[in-house]
Amino acid sequence: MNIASLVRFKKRQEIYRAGEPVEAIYNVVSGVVKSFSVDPDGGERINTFLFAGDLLGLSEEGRYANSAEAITAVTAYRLPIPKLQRHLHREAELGFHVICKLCQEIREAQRHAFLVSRREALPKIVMFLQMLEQLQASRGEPTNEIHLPMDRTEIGEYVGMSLGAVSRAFRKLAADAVIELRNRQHVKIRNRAAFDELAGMPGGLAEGRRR
Amino acid sequence: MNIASLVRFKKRQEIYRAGEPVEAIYNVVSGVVKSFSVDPDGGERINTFLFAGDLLGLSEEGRYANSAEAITAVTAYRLPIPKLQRHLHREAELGFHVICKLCQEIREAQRHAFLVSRREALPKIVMFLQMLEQLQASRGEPTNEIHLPMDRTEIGEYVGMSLGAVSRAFRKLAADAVIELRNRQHVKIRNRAAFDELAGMPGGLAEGRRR
DNA sequence: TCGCGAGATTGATCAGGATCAAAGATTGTG
DNA sequence: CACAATCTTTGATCCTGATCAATCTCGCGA
Repeated sequence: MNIASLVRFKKRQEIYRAGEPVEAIYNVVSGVVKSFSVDPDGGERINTFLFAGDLLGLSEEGRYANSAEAITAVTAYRLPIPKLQRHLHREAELGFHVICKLCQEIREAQRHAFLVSRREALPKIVMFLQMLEQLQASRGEPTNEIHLPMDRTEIGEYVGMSLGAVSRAFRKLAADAVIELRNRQHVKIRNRAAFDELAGMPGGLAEGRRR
Repeated sequence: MNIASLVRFKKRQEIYRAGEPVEAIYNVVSGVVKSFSVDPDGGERINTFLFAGDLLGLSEEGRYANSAEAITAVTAYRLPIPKLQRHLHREAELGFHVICKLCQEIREAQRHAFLVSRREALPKIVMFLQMLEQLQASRGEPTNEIHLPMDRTEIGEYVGMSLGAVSRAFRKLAADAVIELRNRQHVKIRNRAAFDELAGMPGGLAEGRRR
């Protein structure tokens, strides 16, 4: 990524908008980005949160499929498409690397689809927290506390619940001493067994079990 | 894809199982495949249906992330990983092609996540039918009738509804003359306007609309 | 053609969120 | 330091699908 330029985005700054022609892709260096779509009625659906090391902006259509906005202050490498293509032709390694990243993204999207398909609030939130925890771990950050850079509304837009339900779920988990809400952005797991248990499938969508 | 071998799978035959080491990837030539995960309780969640032209089996981990099973009789090109790698190094074009396919898959997975996040049954089913219709069109098949190669249970496992709700939704759509159920596998759209309208967001998840 | 069996339909009940509205915290600012 | 703007929490009601179980039906093989 030597020919990429380092760019900065302020908190809440738009990075690109769905439908615009793809001029460059970004490789997040620090901060958090959300990638989302806007429904006809104005509601947002967050497709993914992107952290350090994640790629964003790739599209086969020549136009961005989603919009992207910085949730925190963000620094990223900006890599214009023509340069990317030139490099793809020169170094097969790069192509391989991109393919790996994309496979990860697919897995991530599938996990997200599962998360969102859950009907009950607690499993959803717990699974969401597990996801954040794993990402944190994979970035080598401390794991004793989970950091939530996004607000409750955005969590709702990601997990597919109303703002109210998100709040209630967090409070319930705290009330049951499964987690501790140190403040809006920091959660600690108090009872790991109960926590992991909740991520299982006590109730939920399970009728279909034939064949 | 000249060095790939053509393989056949019978209806309901397993193609690979999650966790197995990745030996080869497949490029579907004909038929339909489902890619799914099995929950601890035995329930299946279908991540995607694969049709002619789709790639399956790519994984960055060296192990299949999902299981795959033929829904109909299937023919596919089987491409062992070592050969794939050799070719990736020789032809940058191939890498580019794979990247495009993966981007499509990501988009598909995101659409799926959205579909699954819908609470109401009718929008879900309508969106599912739209998806099938588009795929059919993109394969150049006739579009006047939508073909459902999978059974109701599998539709439920894909859209995230119970078998019963899937059935009810189809019957309701038929009762309202939005669609016609020619038989279990063939649906015709009777009222396109109402159909597309239903895919919109009349109710559903929308509370979060601030900032 | 008849009967079998997987797949599909349907009904009644129940649980869990969405919604809407109103008040309570927090954070940052002047 | 107090205020303002956000962000969050909480309550009451309604709506929708999950569940479970019983029945129906179409397609297929004998």
